Amino acid sequence: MSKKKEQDFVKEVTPMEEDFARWYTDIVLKTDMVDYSPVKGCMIIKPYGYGLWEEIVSALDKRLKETGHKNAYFPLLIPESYLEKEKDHFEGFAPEVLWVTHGGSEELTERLFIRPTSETIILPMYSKWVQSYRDLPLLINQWCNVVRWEKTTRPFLRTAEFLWQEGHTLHATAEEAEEETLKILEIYRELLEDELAIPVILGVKSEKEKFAGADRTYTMEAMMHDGKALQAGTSHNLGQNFAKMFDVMFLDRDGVRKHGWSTSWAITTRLIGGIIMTHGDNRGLKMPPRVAPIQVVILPIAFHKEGVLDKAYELKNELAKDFRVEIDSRDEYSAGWKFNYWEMKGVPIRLEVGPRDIANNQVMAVRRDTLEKFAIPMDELNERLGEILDDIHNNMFKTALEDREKKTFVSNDYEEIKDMMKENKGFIKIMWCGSEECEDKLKADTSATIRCIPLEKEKLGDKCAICGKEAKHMVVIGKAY
RNA sequence: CGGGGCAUAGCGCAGUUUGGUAGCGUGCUUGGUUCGGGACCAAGAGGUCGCAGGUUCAAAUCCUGUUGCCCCGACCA
Repeated sequence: MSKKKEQDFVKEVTPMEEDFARWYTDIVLKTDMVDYSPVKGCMIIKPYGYGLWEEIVSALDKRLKETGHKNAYFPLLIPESYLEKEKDHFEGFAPEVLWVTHGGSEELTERLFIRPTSETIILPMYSKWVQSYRDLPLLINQWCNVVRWEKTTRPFLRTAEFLWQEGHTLHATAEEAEEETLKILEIYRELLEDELAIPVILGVKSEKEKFAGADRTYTMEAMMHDGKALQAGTSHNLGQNFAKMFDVMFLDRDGVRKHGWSTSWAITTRLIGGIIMTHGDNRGLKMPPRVAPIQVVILPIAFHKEGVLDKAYELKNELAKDFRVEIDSRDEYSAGWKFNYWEMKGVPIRLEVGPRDIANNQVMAVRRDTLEKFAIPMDELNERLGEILDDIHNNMFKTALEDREKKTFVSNDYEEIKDMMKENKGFIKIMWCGSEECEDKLKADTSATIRCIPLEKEKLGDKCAICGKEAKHMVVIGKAY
Protein backbone atom coordinates (compact mmCIF):
# COMPACT_ATOMS: atom_id res chain seq x y z
CA MET A 1 0.00 0.00 0.00
CA SER A 2 1.32 3.47 -0.90
CA LYS A 3 2.53 5.87 1.77
CA LYS A 4 -0.07 8.39 0.81
CA LYS A 5 -2.87 5.92 1.00
CA GLU A 6 -1.64 4.58 4.30
CA GLN A 7 -1.61 8.12 5.66
CA ASP A 8 -5.22 8.63 4.72
CA PHE A 9 -6.23 5.59 6.69
CA VAL A 10 -4.74 6.75 9.90
CA LYS A 11 -5.00 10.49 9.77
CA GLU A 12 -5.68 10.48 13.49
CA VAL A 13 -2.25 9.13 14.39
CA THR A 14 0.97 11.11 14.01
CA PRO A 15 3.56 8.88 12.23
CA MET A 16 6.17 7.63 14.68
CA GLU A 17 9.07 8.65 12.44
CA GLU A 18 7.84 12.21 12.60
CA ASP A 19 7.35 12.50 16.36
CA PHE A 20 7.53 9.37 18.49
CA ALA A 21 6.23 10.97 21.68
CA ARG A 22 3.25 12.42 19.89
CA TRP A 23 2.59 9.09 18.17
CA TYR A 24 2.44 7.46 21.60
CA THR A 25 0.06 10.06 23.00
CA ASP A 26 -2.17 9.84 19.93
CA ILE A 27 -2.43 6.07 20.20
CA VAL A 28 -3.15 6.03 23.86
CA LEU A 29 -5.93 8.64 23.59
CA LYS A 30 -7.46 7.72 20.24
CA THR A 31 -7.77 4.02 20.97
CA ASP A 32 -9.69 4.88 24.11
CA MET A 33 -7.23 3.35 26.56
CA VAL A 34 -6.95 6.37 28.85
CA ASP A 35 -8.12 9.87 29.44
CA TYR A 36 -6.48 12.64 31.42
CA SER A 37 -7.94 13.45 34.80
CA PRO A 38 -8.27 16.75 36.67
CA VAL A 39 -5.33 15.78 38.89
CA LYS A 40 -1.92 16.10 37.32
CA GLY A 41 -0.27 12.79 36.66
CA CYS A 42 -3.35 10.75 37.47
CA MET A 43 -4.90 8.98 34.52
CA ILE A 44 -8.28 7.48 33.97
CA ILE A 45 -7.88 3.98 32.59
CA LYS A 46 -10.83 3.46 30.27
CA PRO A 47 -12.41 0.05 29.63
CA TYR A 48 -10.21 -0.84 26.66
CA GLY A 49 -7.01 -0.06 28.58
CA TYR A 50 -8.30 -1.64 31.76
CA GLY A 51 -9.40 -4.74 29.85
CA LEU A 52 -5.80 -5.21 28.76
CA TRP A 53 -4.60 -4.75 32.35
CA GLU A 54 -7.11 -7.37 33.54
CA GLU A 55 -5.68 -9.88 31.07
CA ILE A 56 -2.14 -9.13 32.23
CA VAL A 57 -3.26 -9.49 35.84
CA SER A 58 -4.93 -12.82 35.27
CA ALA A 59 -1.97 -14.24 33.31
CA LEU A 60 0.46 -13.33 36.08
CA ASP A 61 -1.84 -14.06 39.00
CA LYS A 62 -2.35 -17.60 37.74
CA ARG A 63 1.42 -18.19 37.63
CA LEU A 64 1.98 -16.70 41.07
CA LYS A 65 -0.69 -18.91 42.58
CA GLU A 66 0.74 -21.97 40.86
CA THR A 67 4.05 -21.26 42.58
CA GLY A 68 2.50 -21.03 46.02
CA HIS A 69 1.96 -17.29 46.42
CA LYS A 70 -1.17 -15.99 48.13
CA ASN A 71 -2.81 -12.62 47.63
CA ALA A 72 -3.49 -10.25 50.52
CA TYR A 73 -4.24 -6.59 50.94
CA PHE A 74 -2.37 -4.05 53.05
CA PRO A 75 -3.54 -0.48 53.75
CA LEU A 76 -3.06 2.51 51.49
CA LEU A 77 -2.18 4.78 54.41
CA ILE A 78 0.87 4.35 56.62
CA PRO A 79 1.64 6.31 59.81
CA GLU A 80 4.68 8.57 59.75
CA SER A 81 6.23 6.85 62.76
CA TYR A 82 6.72 3.71 60.68
CA LEU A 83 9.41 5.51 58.75
CA GLU A 84 11.83 5.88 61.63
CA LYS A 85 13.30 2.46 61.25
CA GLU A 86 14.05 2.68 57.58
CA LYS A 87 15.30 6.18 57.07
CA ASP A 88 17.89 5.23 54.47
CA HIS A 89 15.53 3.28 52.29
CA PHE A 90 12.92 5.97 52.62
CA GLU A 91 15.20 8.79 51.59
CA GLY A 92 15.03 7.43 48.08
CA PHE A 93 11.27 7.94 48.01
CA ALA A 94 10.94 11.00 50.23
CA PRO A 95 10.68 13.63 47.48
CA GLU A 96 7.72 11.89 45.90
CA VAL A 97 5.70 10.87 48.93
CA LEU A 98 2.19 12.30 49.26
CA TRP A 99 1.10 13.18 52.79
CA VAL A 100 -2.35 13.07 54.36
CA THR A 101 -2.67 15.65 57.13
CA HIS A 102 -6.38 16.19 57.78
CA GLY A 103 -9.48 14.15 58.54
CA GLY A 104 -12.33 16.46 57.61
CA SER A 105 -11.26 19.83 58.96
CA GLU A 106 -9.31 18.40 61.88
CA GLU A 107 -5.60 18.03 61.73
CA LEU A 108 -4.42 14.46 62.38
CA THR A 109 -2.33 13.86 65.49
CA GLU A 110 0.04 11.84 63.33
CA ARG A 111 0.55 12.43 59.64
CA LEU A 112 -0.13 9.52 57.28
CA PHE A 113 1.52 8.92 53.95
CA ILE A 114 0.16 7.18 50.90
CA ARG A 115 2.27 4.11 50.07
CA PRO A 116 4.84 4.60 47.31
CA THR A 117 5.60 0.89 47.93
CA SER A 118 4.61 -1.21 50.91
CA GLU A 119 7.75 -2.58 52.58
CA THR A 120 7.15 -0.13 55.44
CA ILE A 121 3.78 -1.59 56.36
CA ILE A 122 4.31 -5.22 55.35
CA LEU A 123 7.57 -6.03 57.11
CA PRO A 124 6.34 -4.86 60.56
CA MET A 125 3.37 -7.20 60.10
CA TYR A 126 5.70 -10.06 59.20
CA SER A 127 7.63 -9.50 62.42
CA LYS A 128 4.37 -10.06 64.26
CA TRP A 129 3.34 -13.12 62.25
CA VAL A 130 6.58 -15.03 62.14
CA GLN A 131 7.88 -16.93 65.18
CA SER A 132 9.41 -20.14 63.89
CA TYR A 133 11.14 -21.50 60.82
CA ARG A 134 7.91 -23.48 60.43
CA ASP A 135 6.14 -20.20 59.53
CA LEU A 136 8.46 -19.83 56.53
CA PRO A 137 8.53 -19.26 53.69
CA LEU A 138 5.91 -16.55 53.71
CA LEU A 139 4.83 -15.91 50.13
CA ILE A 140 2.48 -12.96 49.82
CA ASN A 141 1.50 -10.77 46.92
CA GLN A 142 -0.83 -7.81 46.64
CA TRP A 143 -2.51 -6.12 43.70
CA CYS A 144 -3.01 -2.46 44.47
CA ASN A 145 -2.39 1.15 43.59
CA VAL A 146 0.56 3.20 44.77
CA VAL A 147 1.29 6.91 44.56
CA ARG A 148 4.56 8.59 43.70
CA TRP A 149 4.25 12.32 43.30
CA GLU A 150 6.16 12.59 40.04
CA LYS A 151 6.96 15.82 38.32
CA THR A 152 7.01 14.58 34.76
CA THR A 153 4.24 12.20 33.87
CA ARG A 154 3.05 10.30 30.80
CA PRO A 155 0.11 7.92 30.53
CA PHE A 156 1.13 4.41 31.62
CA LEU A 157 4.87 5.12 31.42
CA ARG A 158 5.04 7.38 34.43
CA THR A 159 1.96 8.38 36.38
CA ALA A 160 1.52 9.74 39.89
CA GLU A 161 -0.82 6.91 40.75
CA PHE A 162 -0.34 3.52 39.14
CA LEU A 163 -1.54 -0.03 39.49
CA TRP A 164 0.85 -2.85 40.18
CA GLN A 165 1.44 -6.06 42.03
CA GLU A 166 4.05 -6.17 44.75
CA GLY A 167 5.23 -9.48 46.07
CA HIS A 168 6.85 -9.63 49.51
CA THR A 169 8.32 -12.89 50.65
CA LEU A 170 10.25 -13.99 53.70
CA HIS A 171 12.62 -16.97 53.89
CA ALA A 172 14.73 -18.85 56.39
CA THR A 173 17.96 -18.79 54.39
CA ALA A 174 19.86 -16.57 51.98
CA GLU A 175 19.79 -19.34 49.38
CA GLU A 176 16.01 -19.59 49.46
CA ALA A 177 15.62 -15.85 49.11
CA GLU A 178 17.93 -15.82 46.10
CA GLU A 179 16.10 -18.76 44.60
CA GLU A 180 12.77 -16.95 45.03
CA THR A 181 14.13 -13.76 43.46
CA LEU A 182 15.24 -15.70 40.39
CA LYS A 183 12.07 -17.77 40.21
CA ILE A 184 10.03 -14.56 40.03
CA LEU A 185 12.33 -13.14 37.37
CA GLU A 186 11.65 -16.25 35.29
CA ILE A 187 7.89 -15.89 35.81
CA TYR A 188 8.14 -12.28 34.67
CA ARG A 189 10.09 -13.36 31.60
CA GLU A 190 7.34 -15.83 30.74
CA LEU A 191 4.71 -13.14 31.21
CA LEU A 192 6.52 -10.73 28.90
CA GLU A 193 7.66 -13.15 26.23
CA ASP A 194 4.91 -15.78 26.19
CA GLU A 195 1.93 -13.53 26.88
CA LEU A 196 2.85 -9.99 25.81
CA ALA A 197 5.24 -11.06 22.99
CA ILE A 198 7.88 -8.63 24.28
CA PRO A 199 11.45 -9.98 24.23
CA VAL A 200 13.42 -9.03 27.34
CA ILE A 201 17.02 -9.04 28.49
CA LEU A 202 17.37 -10.48 31.98
CA GLY A 203 20.12 -9.14 34.14
CA VAL A 204 21.37 -7.62 37.37
CA LYS A 205 21.29 -3.90 38.11
CA SER A 206 24.52 -2.13 38.97
CA GLU A 207 25.03 -0.96 42.57
CA LYS A 208 24.06 2.52 41.51
CA GLU A 209 20.84 1.49 39.75
CA LYS A 210 19.59 -1.10 42.21
CA PHE A 211 16.64 -0.61 44.59
CA ALA A 212 17.61 1.27 47.77
CA GLY A 213 17.88 -1.35 50.49
CA ALA A 214 18.31 -4.38 48.21
CA ASP A 215 21.35 -6.63 48.15
CA ARG A 216 20.68 -7.35 44.54
CA THR A 217 18.15 -6.16 41.95
CA TYR A 218 17.28 -8.32 38.97
CA THR A 219 15.60 -6.64 36.06
CA MET A 220 14.13 -7.31 32.67
CA GLU A 221 14.80 -4.68 30.05
CA ALA A 222 12.83 -4.31 26.84
CA MET A 223 13.59 -2.17 23.81
CA MET A 224 10.99 0.20 22.41
CA HIS A 225 10.59 1.19 18.73
CA ASP A 226 12.59 4.35 19.31
CA GLY A 227 15.59 2.39 20.62
CA LYS A 228 15.05 3.39 24.24
CA ALA A 229 14.98 0.89 27.09
CA LEU A 230 11.98 0.20 29.26
CA GLN A 231 12.56 -1.39 32.64
CA ALA A 232 9.67 -3.82 32.51
CA GLY A 233 9.88 -5.41 35.93
CA THR A 234 12.25 -5.88 38.85
CA SER A 235 12.84 -8.58 41.44
CA HIS A 236 14.83 -7.65 44.53
CA ASN A 237 16.77 -9.84 46.89
CA LEU A 238 16.56 -7.71 50.04
CA GLY A 239 18.86 -9.93 52.08
CA GLN A 240 18.36 -9.32 55.80
CA ASN A 241 18.29 -5.55 55.41
CA PHE A 242 14.59 -5.04 55.94
CA ALA A 243 14.29 -7.86 58.46
CA LYS A 244 16.89 -6.08 60.55
CA MET A 245 15.18 -2.71 60.19
CA PHE A 246 11.84 -4.12 61.34
CA ASP A 247 12.99 -6.87 63.71
CA VAL A 248 11.64 -9.72 61.66
CA MET A 249 13.04 -12.79 63.49
CA PHE A 250 12.32 -16.48 63.74
CA LEU A 251 13.58 -19.35 65.86
CA ASP A 252 15.50 -21.73 63.60
CA ARG A 253 15.87 -25.53 63.84
CA ASP A 254 19.15 -25.10 65.68
CA GLY A 255 17.47 -23.14 68.47
CA VAL A 256 18.98 -19.82 67.39
CA ARG A 257 16.86 -16.73 66.77
CA LYS A 258 17.70 -15.31 63.34
CA HIS A 259 16.64 -12.51 61.05
CA GLY A 260 14.59 -13.57 58.03
CA TRP A 261 15.62 -13.06 54.40
CA SER A 262 13.17 -11.08 52.33
CA THR A 263 12.44 -10.37 48.67
CA SER A 264 10.16 -7.97 46.86
CA TRP A 265 9.18 -7.74 43.20
CA ALA A 266 6.81 -5.80 41.00
CA ILE A 267 5.34 -5.20 37.59
CA THR A 268 3.09 -2.23 36.84
CA THR A 269 0.62 -0.68 34.41
CA ARG A 270 3.74 0.60 32.70
CA LEU A 271 3.75 -2.71 30.82
CA ILE A 272 0.85 -1.34 28.80
CA GLY A 273 3.13 1.43 27.58
CA GLY A 274 5.64 -1.30 26.73
CA ILE A 275 3.10 -3.15 24.62
CA ILE A 276 2.23 0.01 22.72
CA MET A 277 5.84 0.99 22.04
CA THR A 278 7.02 -2.52 21.19
CA HIS A 279 4.29 -3.59 18.81
CA GLY A 280 2.43 -0.49 17.63
CA ASP A 281 2.75 0.95 14.14
CA ASN A 282 1.44 3.96 12.25
CA ARG A 283 -1.97 2.35 11.93
CA GLY A 284 -2.26 2.12 15.68
CA LEU A 285 -2.01 -0.61 18.27
CA LYS A 286 -1.18 -4.26 17.81
CA MET A 287 -2.51 -6.20 20.74
CA PRO A 288 -0.58 -9.35 21.66
CA PRO A 289 -3.21 -12.06 21.03
CA ARG A 290 -2.98 -13.78 24.42
CA VAL A 291 -3.79 -10.66 26.42
CA ALA A 292 -5.85 -8.74 23.84
CA PRO A 293 -9.10 -7.62 25.47
CA ILE A 294 -10.76 -8.42 22.15
CA GLN A 295 -9.10 -11.20 20.17
CA VAL A 296 -11.54 -11.41 17.29
CA VAL A 297 -13.93 -8.81 15.95
CA ILE A 298 -16.74 -9.78 13.60
CA LEU A 299 -17.95 -7.31 11.00
CA PRO A 300 -21.21 -8.19 9.29
CA ILE A 301 -21.04 -6.82 5.73
CA ALA A 302 -24.09 -5.52 3.90
CA PHE A 303 -26.11 -6.65 6.87
CA HIS A 304 -29.36 -5.11 5.69
CA LYS A 305 -29.50 -8.17 3.44
CA GLU A 306 -31.42 -11.09 4.81
CA GLY A 307 -29.62 -13.59 7.00
CA VAL A 308 -26.32 -11.73 7.36
CA LEU A 309 -26.88 -10.40 10.85
CA ASP A 310 -28.31 -13.69 12.09
CA LYS A 311 -25.30 -15.54 10.73
CA ALA A 312 -22.91 -13.04 12.34
CA TYR A 313 -24.47 -13.47 15.77
CA GLU A 314 -24.55 -17.22 15.37
CA LEU A 315 -20.83 -17.06 14.64
CA LYS A 316 -20.20 -14.84 17.61
CA ASN A 317 -21.85 -17.30 19.98
CA GLU A 318 -19.83 -20.14 18.56
CA LEU A 319 -16.53 -18.23 18.79
CA ALA A 320 -17.27 -16.94 22.29
CA LYS A 321 -16.72 -20.49 23.55
CA ASP A 322 -13.00 -20.19 22.79
CA PHE A 323 -12.18 -16.50 22.32
CA ARG A 324 -12.82 -13.00 23.52
CA VAL A 325 -14.95 -11.87 20.62
CA GLU A 326 -16.99 -8.83 19.72
CA ILE A 327 -19.34 -7.99 16.91
CA ASP A 328 -19.62 -4.54 15.36
CA SER A 329 -23.07 -4.20 13.87
CA ARG A 330 -23.31 -0.43 14.17
CA ASP A 331 -25.37 0.79 11.27
CA GLU A 332 -24.02 4.32 11.25
CA TYR A 333 -20.49 3.44 10.13
CA SER A 334 -19.40 2.08 6.76
CA ALA A 335 -17.48 -1.17 6.50
CA GLY A 336 -14.33 0.65 5.42
CA TRP A 337 -14.48 2.96 8.41
CA LYS A 338 -14.79 -0.01 10.75
CA PHE A 339 -11.79 -1.76 9.18
CA ASN A 340 -9.61 1.18 10.10
CA TYR A 341 -11.21 1.64 13.48
CA TRP A 342 -10.52 -1.93 14.61
CA GLU A 343 -7.05 -1.91 13.12
CA MET A 344 -6.25 1.18 15.16
CA LYS A 345 -7.52 -0.64 18.24
CA GLY A 346 -5.11 -3.45 17.41
CA VAL A 347 -7.54 -6.39 17.48
CA PRO A 348 -5.48 -9.37 16.22
CA ILE A 349 -8.07 -10.88 13.88
CA ARG A 350 -10.95 -9.33 12.00
CA LEU A 351 -13.62 -11.49 10.44
CA GLU A 352 -15.89 -10.27 7.67
CA VAL A 353 -19.18 -12.05 7.04
CA GLY A 354 -21.19 -10.97 4.02
CA PRO A 355 -23.72 -12.50 1.63
CA ARG A 356 -20.95 -13.90 -0.61
CA ASP A 357 -19.27 -15.62 2.36
CA ILE A 358 -22.50 -17.12 3.55
CA ALA A 359 -23.15 -18.47 0.06
CA ASN A 360 -19.68 -20.08 0.11
CA ASN A 361 -19.94 -21.24 3.72
CA GLN A 362 -16.84 -19.28 4.73
CA VAL A 363 -15.68 -16.05 6.38
CA MET A 364 -12.96 -13.62 5.34
CA ALA A 365 -10.22 -13.12 7.92
CA VAL A 366 -7.63 -10.33 8.17
CA ARG A 367 -4.60 -10.48 10.46
CA ARG A 368 -3.62 -7.25 12.17
CA ASP A 369 0.09 -8.12 12.21
CA THR A 370 0.51 -8.83 8.47
CA LEU A 371 -2.75 -7.39 7.08
CA GLU A 372 -3.10 -10.61 5.06
CA LYS A 373 -6.64 -11.37 3.97
CA PHE A 374 -7.88 -14.92 3.39
CA ALA A 375 -10.98 -17.11 3.54
CA ILE A 376 -11.63 -19.71 6.27
CA PRO A 377 -14.28 -22.43 5.87
CA MET A 378 -17.01 -21.95 8.45
CA ASP A 379 -16.72 -25.42 9.97
CA GLU A 380 -12.98 -25.09 10.73
CA LEU A 381 -13.25 -21.64 12.21
CA ASN A 382 -12.56 -22.15 15.93
CA GLU A 383 -9.66 -24.46 15.30
CA ARG A 384 -8.07 -22.28 12.65
CA LEU A 385 -8.45 -19.08 14.67
CA GLY A 386 -6.64 -20.70 17.58
CA GLU A 387 -3.74 -21.54 15.28
CA ILE A 388 -3.70 -18.10 13.72
CA LEU A 389 -3.66 -16.35 17.10
CA ASP A 390 -0.66 -18.46 18.09
CA ASP A 391 1.01 -17.62 14.82
CA ILE A 392 0.35 -13.91 15.30
CA HIS A 393 1.89 -14.14 18.77
CA ASN A 394 4.99 -15.86 17.41
CA ASN A 395 5.30 -13.44 14.54
CA MET A 396 4.96 -10.40 16.80
CA PHE A 397 7.59 -11.77 19.17
CA LYS A 398 9.93 -12.53 16.29
CA THR A 399 9.47 -9.11 14.74
CA ALA A 400 10.14 -7.40 18.07
CA LEU A 401 13.23 -9.53 18.65
CA GLU A 402 14.60 -8.78 15.19
CA ASP A 403 13.95 -5.10 15.72
CA ARG A 404 15.93 -5.23 18.97
CA GLU A 405 18.80 -7.16 17.40
CA LYS A 406 18.98 -4.63 14.58
CA LYS A 407 19.36 -1.84 17.10
CA THR A 408 21.83 -3.62 19.38
CA PHE A 409 25.52 -2.93 18.81
CA VAL A 410 28.84 -3.95 20.24
CA SER A 411 31.60 -1.44 20.88
CA ASN A 412 34.71 -1.06 22.97
CA ASP A 413 35.62 2.32 21.56
CA TYR A 414 34.40 5.10 23.84
CA GLU A 415 34.37 7.76 21.12
CA GLU A 416 32.24 5.50 18.94
CA ILE A 417 29.95 4.80 21.90
CA LYS A 418 29.44 8.51 22.46
CA ASP A 419 28.65 9.06 18.78
CA MET A 420 26.17 6.19 18.66
CA MET A 421 24.39 7.39 21.77
CA LYS A 422 24.16 10.88 20.36
CA GLU A 423 22.08 9.43 17.54
CA ASN A 424 20.19 7.25 20.00
CA LYS A 425 20.66 4.13 17.94
CA GLY A 426 19.60 1.66 20.62
CA PHE A 427 21.46 -0.67 22.96
CA ILE A 428 25.21 -1.07 22.99
CA LYS A 429 26.98 -3.99 24.61
CA ILE A 430 30.22 -2.87 26.19
CA MET A 431 32.79 -4.14 28.68
CA TRP A 432 32.83 -2.39 32.07
CA CYS A 433 35.28 -2.33 34.97
CA GLY A 434 32.52 -2.18 37.59
CA SER A 435 33.33 1.27 38.96
CA GLU A 436 30.72 3.88 39.69
CA GLU A 437 33.03 6.57 38.31
CA CYS A 438 32.79 5.04 34.84
CA GLU A 439 29.03 4.69 35.19
CA ASP A 440 28.72 8.38 36.11
CA LYS A 441 31.02 9.40 33.30
CA LEU A 442 28.99 7.44 30.78
CA LYS A 443 25.82 9.09 31.94
CA ALA A 444 27.33 12.57 31.94
CA ASP A 445 28.75 12.12 28.44
CA THR A 446 25.86 10.32 26.76
CA SER A 447 22.82 10.38 29.11
CA ALA A 448 22.75 6.59 28.63
CA THR A 449 22.83 4.30 31.66
CA ILE A 450 23.85 0.75 32.35
CA ARG A 451 20.57 -1.06 31.88
CA CYS A 452 21.86 -4.30 33.31
CA ILE A 453 24.61 -6.86 33.57
CA PRO A 454 22.94 -9.64 31.52
CA LEU A 455 22.63 -13.08 33.05
CA GLU A 456 23.86 -14.39 29.71
CA LYS A 457 27.50 -13.45 29.96
CA GLU A 458 29.58 -12.54 26.94
CA LYS A 459 33.21 -11.63 26.76
CA LEU A 460 33.80 -8.86 24.24
CA GLY A 461 37.25 -7.84 25.41
CA ASP A 462 39.52 -7.45 28.43
CA LYS A 463 39.30 -3.74 29.03
CA CYS A 464 36.64 -1.34 30.29
CA ALA A 465 35.32 0.60 27.28
CA ILE A 466 35.20 3.76 29.39
CA CYS A 467 38.43 3.86 31.43
CA GLY A 468 40.54 1.14 29.78
CA LYS A 469 41.22 -0.70 33.04
CA GLU A 470 40.55 -4.38 33.49
CA ALA A 471 36.94 -5.24 32.63
CA LYS A 472 34.69 -7.22 34.97
CA HIS A 473 31.38 -7.48 33.13
CA MET A 474 29.71 -7.13 29.79
CA VAL A 475 26.88 -4.64 30.23
CA VAL A 476 24.03 -3.38 28.07
CA ILE A 477 23.79 0.38 27.95
CA GLY A 478 20.98 2.53 26.57
CA LYS A 479 18.77 5.52 27.16
CA ALA A 480 15.87 4.69 29.41
CA TYR A 481 12.26 5.65 29.91
C1' C B 1 12.91 21.17 38.92
C1' G B 2 15.20 24.11 34.48
C1' G B 3 14.21 25.59 28.91
C1' G B 4 10.46 26.04 25.05
C1' G B 5 5.33 25.66 23.13
C1' C B 6 0.03 25.45 23.75
C1' A B 7 -5.07 26.37 26.14
C1' U B 8 -11.52 29.21 21.69
C1' A B 9 -18.06 23.71 20.57
C1' G B 10 -16.71 16.39 21.90
C1' C B 11 -11.98 16.50 18.65
C1' G B 12 -8.64 19.47 15.23
C1' C B 13 -8.07 24.54 14.36
C1' A B 14 -8.88 30.13 12.59
C1' G B 15 -9.79 34.71 14.94
C1' U B 16 -5.39 37.78 19.26
C1' U B 17 -0.64 41.71 15.69
C1' U B 18 -4.58 46.68 15.09
C1' G B 19 -10.18 45.67 21.55
C1' G B 20 -16.34 46.47 18.76
C1' U B 21 -22.43 40.72 16.79
C1' A B 22 -18.31 33.62 18.37
C1' G B 23 -16.21 31.25 13.21
C1' C B 24 -14.42 26.83 10.00
C1' G B 25 -13.61 21.47 9.45
C1' U B 26 -14.92 17.09 11.68
C1' G B 27 -17.89 14.71 15.15
C1' C B 28 -23.00 14.79 17.42
C1' U B 29 -28.91 14.75 16.69
C1' U B 30 -33.18 13.88 13.17
C1' G B 31 -35.00 12.14 8.33
C1' G B 32 -33.76 9.80 3.75
C1' U B 33 -30.52 7.25 0.17
C1' U B 34 -26.15 4.00 0.73
C1' C B 35 -23.31 -0.43 2.62
C1' G B 36 -16.95 -6.08 0.56
C1' G B 37 -11.14 -0.57 2.65
C1' G B 38 -12.58 6.05 6.32
C1' A B 39 -20.36 7.05 1.61
C1' C B 40 -23.96 11.11 0.31
C1' C B 41 -28.15 14.79 0.68
C1' A B 42 -31.16 17.89 3.81
C1' A B 43 -32.48 20.11 8.40
C1' G B 44 -30.78 20.96 13.50
C1' A B 45 -28.37 21.14 18.51
C1' G B 46 -23.97 22.56 20.69
C1' G B 47 -19.40 28.08 23.57
C1' U B 48 -19.56 31.95 30.97
C1' C B 49 -12.97 31.73 24.60
C1' G B 50 -8.46 27.17 31.00
C1' C B 51 -9.17 29.84 35.84
C1' A B 52 -8.76 34.53 39.02
C1' G B 53 -7.93 39.58 39.19
C1' G B 54 -7.04 44.32 36.53
C1' U B 55 -7.32 48.30 32.36
C1' U B 56 -11.59 50.03 29.25
C1' C B 57 -17.89 52.72 27.35
C1' A B 58 -16.49 47.76 25.48
C1' A B 59 -11.75 42.12 26.37
C1' A B 60 -11.11 35.59 23.14
C1' U B 61 -7.96 39.95 21.87
C1' C B 62 -4.22 44.42 26.31
C1' C B 63 -1.80 43.76 31.62
C1' U B 64 -0.81 40.70 36.19
C1' G B 65 -1.21 36.16 38.54
C1' U B 66 -2.45 31.08 38.45
C1' U B 67 -3.62 25.98 36.75
C1' G B 68 -3.31 22.16 33.24
C1' C B 69 -1.36 19.72 28.88
C1' C B 70 2.68 18.73 25.19
C1' C B 71 8.01 18.68 23.80
C1' C B 72 13.42 18.79 25.28
C1' G B 73 16.79 18.09 29.52
C1' A B 74 18.01 16.53 35.27
C1' C B 75 15.37 12.44 39.00
C1' C B 76 12.37 8.02 39.02
C1' A B 77 8.82 1.95 37.84
